[in-house]
Order: sequence, then C-alpha cells, then structure tokens
Amino acid sequence: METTTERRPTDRRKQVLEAASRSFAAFGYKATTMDQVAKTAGVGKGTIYTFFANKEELFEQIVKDLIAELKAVAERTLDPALPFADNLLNILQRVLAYRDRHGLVVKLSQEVKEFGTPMANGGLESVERSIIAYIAGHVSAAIEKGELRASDPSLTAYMMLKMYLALTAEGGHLHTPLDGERVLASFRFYCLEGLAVR
Amino acid sequence: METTTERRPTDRRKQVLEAASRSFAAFGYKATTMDQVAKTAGVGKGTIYTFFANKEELFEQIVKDLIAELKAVAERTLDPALPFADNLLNILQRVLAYRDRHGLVVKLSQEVKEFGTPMANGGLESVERSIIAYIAGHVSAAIEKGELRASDPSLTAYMMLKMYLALTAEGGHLHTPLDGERVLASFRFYCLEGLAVR
DNA sequence: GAATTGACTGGAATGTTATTTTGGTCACTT
DNA sequence: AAGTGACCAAAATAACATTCCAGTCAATTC
Repeated sequence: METTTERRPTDRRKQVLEAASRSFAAFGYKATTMDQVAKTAGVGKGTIYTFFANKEELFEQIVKDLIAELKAVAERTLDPALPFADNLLNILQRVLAYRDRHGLVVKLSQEVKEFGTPMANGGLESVERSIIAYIAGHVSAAIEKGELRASDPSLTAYMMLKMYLALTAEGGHLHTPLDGERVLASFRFYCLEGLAVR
Repeated sequence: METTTERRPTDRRKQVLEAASRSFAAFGYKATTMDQVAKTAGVGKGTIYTFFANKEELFEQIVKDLIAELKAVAERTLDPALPFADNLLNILQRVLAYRDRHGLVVKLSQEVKEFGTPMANGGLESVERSIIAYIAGHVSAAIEKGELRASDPSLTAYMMLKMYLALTAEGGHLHTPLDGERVLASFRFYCLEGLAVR
C-alpha cells in the first residue's frame, strides 16, 4: 500500500475517490456506474481497477472516509473538561446530525428502504458499528474514572445509541416526535438516571 | 366433494373468521385470497361481503382478535401481589414470546421484510401500539403508587418496549445475543436502575 | 323476499421474451 | 510502466402477454 500522498502531476487515485464519493452520495450504490465514475474523474475505466479491485472495494473506501469524518466531528466536539454525560449527549447530537445531513447516508438509507441493496445496507451498518465502538471506548474510560456504573461497554454503547435513536423517532411514528431539548432531557432520564425510585 | 362438516347456518360469520385467521397466519395478507377463505369456510364468496366490507376490514378484525389474545395472556400473567418491575418483566417476556410464536405475527413480519406489504405492516404496528398502550396503563398506576418516578407513561412504555426488544436482538445483529437471564438482568440495569453512579 | 351463491369483470400482479446496461478484462497506445 | 476504452458475459430493465383476484350482482335457494 502506498504510504502518503505523493505529489504526482495528476493524482489519479484521489480523482477517482473524489468522483466516486460524489456519485455514491448523489445516486446511491447501485445507480453509480463505473463508467460514470471514470468519466467524472477524467480517467479511463481501467485506471480505477489499478487502485481498487472492484466496485465494492471502492465503495468500502468511501464509507471508511465517511467514518473518519464522523470520528473527526466527534473529536472536535469532545471537551475533556466536561463530565461524561455532557460529552456523550453533545457527541450523539453532533455526530448523528452530521450523519443525517450527509448526502451519502441519506441516499443509502433511501436505497435500503426502496431496494434493499445489500451493499448499501452493509455500508450503513458499518457506520453504525463504528459509532458504537467509538462510544464504547469512552464508556470504558468513564467507568474507570468512576463516572459510570460498571457494565459491558460495548452493550452499553449499543443501548445508548438505540435509546437516543428511539427518542429521535427514527424508528417508527409510534410517539409524537420530541424537540431537541426534550430529547436531551429524556435521554438523561431514561438512560442515565433510570426509572426506579431512589 | 365435501366431507360432511355439519352446516350451521347461523355460524357463517364465525366460520369466515376462523378460515380467514388460519389463512392469514399460513400465507400472510396478500397471498390470502377471498376465494380461498370462502372455500375453506365452506361459504360462498359473496357471503363474506355481507359481514365485512372488504378484505382489509376482515384482516383488521383478525388483528383485533390477536390483540385480545395478547391482552388475555398479559392479564393471566399479572400478579397484583408482585412489585411493578417483576410484573413488567414477566409480562414483556410472556407477551412477546407468545407474539413471536404466533403464526400470524411471524408470517406478517416475514411479509413486511420480503414485500413491504403496507397492510401487513399496519397490522404489526397496531399490535405494537396496543402493547405500548397496555404497558402505559400499568406505568401510570405504578407512578401513582410511588413505585416509579414520574414521567410520561406513554413515552416510558414505548421506551421500555424498545429497550427490551433491543436487548433481545430483534433489531440488528450488532451485539452478541443474550440468553434469557441476561436479558432480564440487563433490562433492569439499563431501564430501571440507570447508568449513573449513585 | 331475505339470504346465499358463484360466474363475471377490469385492473393489477406475474410470467416471458427482447433489449439495454454495466462490472470487469485486456490488447493496445502513450 | 501507466493508462486507456472497445469488448464481453451477466445482469438489469423494458415491453408485452398472460394469469389472478377483490369485489359485484343477477340468479338461485330456502
């Protein structure tokens, strides 16, 4: 694997990635054609196959880049001075908002609902798993710092994401959608404080 | 041509419901035909339309009957001597197990995944809403008895169901499935006790 | 004459075949 | 060596033919 960005007269790999990124976000997985990507990138189709074994690998690289973006948003949001709960809420809010505004995610979600494209579904799951893994890391740290009760960090992170998404009504229209303030308050209530009387 | 099933002219409506129930459970909504129901019920097709305006209404009646069954299971499970949390867990466990073993629900779920049949989806949502409403009633009572902290009972019931389902891994294969004991313990932990240190 | 029936209908679903599209290759050019 | 685009088989899509089915209603039964 080539290490860093060598200065080539024309960095074809980057051109391909750029064109593919735009195309996947605009048309989804299956409606993106390799011919189209090649033409948009100003590159012969064969060239794409010198960098990526096939369409799937190209797509996976695009998803990886998106995950890196999300991680960057999270890191930018993180404030070590704040308690865990505040950071968690801020990160969930910012990262999920960014995700839901990102063309690729929006398009892939639509594609999964409409056609059930397995590759699109896999991409979204990959993003979700990464978010859970990221949160799990911080849950781990919070437990060690005594900011959270002991638990399986991975399961806890999964539950946190599920609860947050349930509140933001992505799942079903089974309750009246809450505004941002109520989402935060409810999440604190249900996830952190618990329903038992104390 | 007909094995001598005794004909009770007054029973026609019941015969239709019985045949429809079996057919919807065996073949789902769209693969069930009115001709088939009529033949199975030993009744002319026109007769069905004297009791039900159309296929949708017939289906809705079948779903209503299922909901009544689930409510009966819940009532049978309920033990007024037990604290709220125990009843909640018992009821969720029994009702959802019954639901997941019920032919109609299983078939409709498959149909939604495979074809996205709107009527099948509506039926399942109807069942889910009924479960939430039922739990919400008991949440309300538990709050008044001081067994639960104050909250919106309907939202709380919704969250309880979502959390329970998240733990039983119906949603996604994003965490290793838990056995029955762990589901109960985790539900108590995440939903009732909360993650905050105390 | 009220209750019941099943042949009938049109619009939708499904099967079938013809045509086009597209992921991937590779002989050729630069 | 790096890059290209015409080419190919397989898959997707379109076009058309056929079957299916929810709902109706004139005829039949009791």
